[in-house]
Amino acid sequence: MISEADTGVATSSWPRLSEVSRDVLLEVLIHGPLSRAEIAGRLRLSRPTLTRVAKALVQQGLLVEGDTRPRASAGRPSEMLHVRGAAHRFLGVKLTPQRLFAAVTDLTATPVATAEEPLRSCAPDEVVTQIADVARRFPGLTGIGVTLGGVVLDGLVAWDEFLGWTDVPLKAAVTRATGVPTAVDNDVQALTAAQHWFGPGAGLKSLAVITVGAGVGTGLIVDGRLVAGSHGLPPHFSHTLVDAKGPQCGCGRRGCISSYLMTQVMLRRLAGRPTYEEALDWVRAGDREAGQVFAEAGYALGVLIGTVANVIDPQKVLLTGEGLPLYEVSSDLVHDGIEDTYEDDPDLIDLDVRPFDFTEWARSGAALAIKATITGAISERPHRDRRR
Amino acid sequence: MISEADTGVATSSWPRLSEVSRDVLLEVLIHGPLSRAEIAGRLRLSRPTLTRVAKALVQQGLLVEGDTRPRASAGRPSEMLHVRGAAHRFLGVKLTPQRLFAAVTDLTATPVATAEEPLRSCAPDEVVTQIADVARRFPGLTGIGVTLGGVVLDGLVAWDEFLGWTDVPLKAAVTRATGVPTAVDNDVQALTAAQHWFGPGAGLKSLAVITVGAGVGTGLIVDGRLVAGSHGLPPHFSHTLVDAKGPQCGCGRRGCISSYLMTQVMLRRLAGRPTYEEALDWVRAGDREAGQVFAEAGYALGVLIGTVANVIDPQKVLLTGEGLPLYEVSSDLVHDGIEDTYEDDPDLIDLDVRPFDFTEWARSGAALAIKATITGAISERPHRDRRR
DNA sequence: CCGTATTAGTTTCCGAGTGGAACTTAAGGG
DNA sequence: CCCTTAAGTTCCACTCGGAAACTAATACGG
Repeated sequence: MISEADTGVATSSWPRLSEVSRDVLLEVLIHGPLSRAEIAGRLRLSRPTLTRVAKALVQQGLLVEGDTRPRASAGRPSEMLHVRGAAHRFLGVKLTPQRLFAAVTDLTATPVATAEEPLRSCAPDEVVTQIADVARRFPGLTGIGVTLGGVVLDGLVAWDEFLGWTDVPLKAAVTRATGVPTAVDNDVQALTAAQHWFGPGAGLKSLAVITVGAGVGTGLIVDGRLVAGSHGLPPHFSHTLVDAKGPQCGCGRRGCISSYLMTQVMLRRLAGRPTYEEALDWVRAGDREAGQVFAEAGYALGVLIGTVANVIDPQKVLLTGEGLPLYEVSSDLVHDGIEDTYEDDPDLIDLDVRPFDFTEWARSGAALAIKATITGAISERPHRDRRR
Repeated sequence: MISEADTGVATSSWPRLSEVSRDVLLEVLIHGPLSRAEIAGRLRLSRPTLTRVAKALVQQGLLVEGDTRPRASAGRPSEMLHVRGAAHRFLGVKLTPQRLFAAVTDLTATPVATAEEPLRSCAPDEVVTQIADVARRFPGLTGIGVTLGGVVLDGLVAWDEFLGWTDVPLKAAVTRATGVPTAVDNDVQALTAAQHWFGPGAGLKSLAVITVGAGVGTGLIVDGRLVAGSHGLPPHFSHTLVDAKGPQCGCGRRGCISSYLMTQVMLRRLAGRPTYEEALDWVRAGDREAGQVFAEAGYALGVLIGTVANVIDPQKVLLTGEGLPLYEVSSDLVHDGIEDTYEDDPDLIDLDVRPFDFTEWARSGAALAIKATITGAISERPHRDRRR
């Protein structure tokens, strides 16, 4: 169901940007309105360069000059540059075996419409058709980003356990079916990148994102870049051991982080088979059994946070997902877990807890499209890569 | 004691290199002799650019033209470019509370001399003096790299448990005392970087280095860059749990990876308090008790390897250190540990086992100096950093 | 033995892009 | 009002890197 009509704007295709233009656009996207002088300082560019680049970006419709910000002391006031979000529209799609979630955003990843519908079929061809049907309802798209829970390598879905896919060239198929450049990636990876560009982790050099939902997911930003394994895998922390005598996990092991945190396993341990919401109510009402299960889950989450922090010592640990009521009811035990695991002062961990709605998953698909569009990854143009 | 006399060469200071020059030099350093055309292809530069850059680097004495390599089919043969290692000398120093290990290498990190002596004192000033004394024995040094087991941030030793240091500005002190540009870093970090530039991990995009010695150390290369935490910490994997009923670790916990692998803890568990070599002999002779301890250590090592691989899915896992006889006697259990931990096909892990001598630690100090010299980090010149 | 194909390396030239210096603009303050 | 301050712009010289065209060194086939 479409929650808001498409406001119908901007059909111009994405302009070709120089590398510096991309950097400048990105800086404003991530850090909000900035003056030319500020951008020049941050990017270590000369002011003349910024004059030139900003002029080009304004002409291309990507930036607009906003208010002038009066200075505290003397001097000419800054002219703030804003991203002209309305210039482009992006569609994000999150696929689950049951449902398809969609979000249309502008260039700043601000949603302008969301949609949700049952997945008509899990067959790749029909899914592509369904995505194309959704895309058709939003004309003038600049890019599409599709995410799913599987292993994605260069737009190829190598493997998706949930959808039952193997080697599905989804990127090519959706691009063909819609005529819109499309990017595809693992959902947790896309969410991590989205939080790093458009969320509370914006612009950080290092960031760990932990999502708690039906399962647990982890994503890492190191050196300002998303960590993607050499086989396309997102980082797996969730089968680290907490207690070998713990509950049995889907993976066959016992007592790993995942076994404490997977919703299904948690509910299975409770008599009466409640729903997640019911179980939460029990905990809040002081039910001992449910409290124990949630306490253990909280502790396991703390161990996860501590383990992640041990490994990459990030500037921030971002805790997100639909399952964050867990943190609300068990935050003490989360911190116990961190304390028992992290090898330095737990106060060094900047833990940011941001519960979110499920549509955030779809939004991060749009963010993926935006990122791919800006970096040029979506058009697969070969690029000279400098290393250091 | 100096094992080889300094051959006395090359006193020219390090030339100022353009970014492209650095890239080209690095390419030849890491991948060995290459033709201009090959380098141009790898770095996506035009051949004219390579002509220019190579000419400059030859003039600066950093590259030399070697043999021509006849082509398989038709065409003019390639003229191979080699790094002129003799052009520069670097000193690497590894500090332990008891001893100082030194190695002098050429530009290719090939040792030309090694030295080892007791540390006269742990007092920072005296250590600096001792390093300067060592450096004086090798005139014409281009750079010095000092490594130690502590937390190092920007040349400042924030904390070293073993030496008992807090906030020692070692880089500045050694630079002043010797007059030679100096870099300082954590030993495991330097070793990891050294293996990534001059070892079996040369040039890989992602690499995990695990060192087994008195303790366990881990270093990561992701996206071709060394992972350094936001507080200067190297990655800590070693307190991941293996079995909560395991031996007690120095950190106060029980059954973490480190507790199984620390030499002291292993030996403490054996009756008769043998040395490490004696214990190894017992294992080889079939002693059940010692066999059990080494088997558990091997298993823990496997868990560590699996955990690391889960997290960053590297192209290669490099196993090094003085403690690798452990792998020799317990490789089956190492692989059991991997199998029980790694969530994908264990054959995907490219495990490279390279036992090494303790002087490798000093060599990696020299490699640190080389790296710092080439990247310009050693002179702290501000540098425009491009992000993506 | 000699042209021809093939590939490596060089030279010439040009355009893109960048920053320094100087200038203009828009404020605040005596 | 004029001076100071700092943002933004214009001008210009310089650097760098690639396209095109050229030379060099080999294999191969007649």
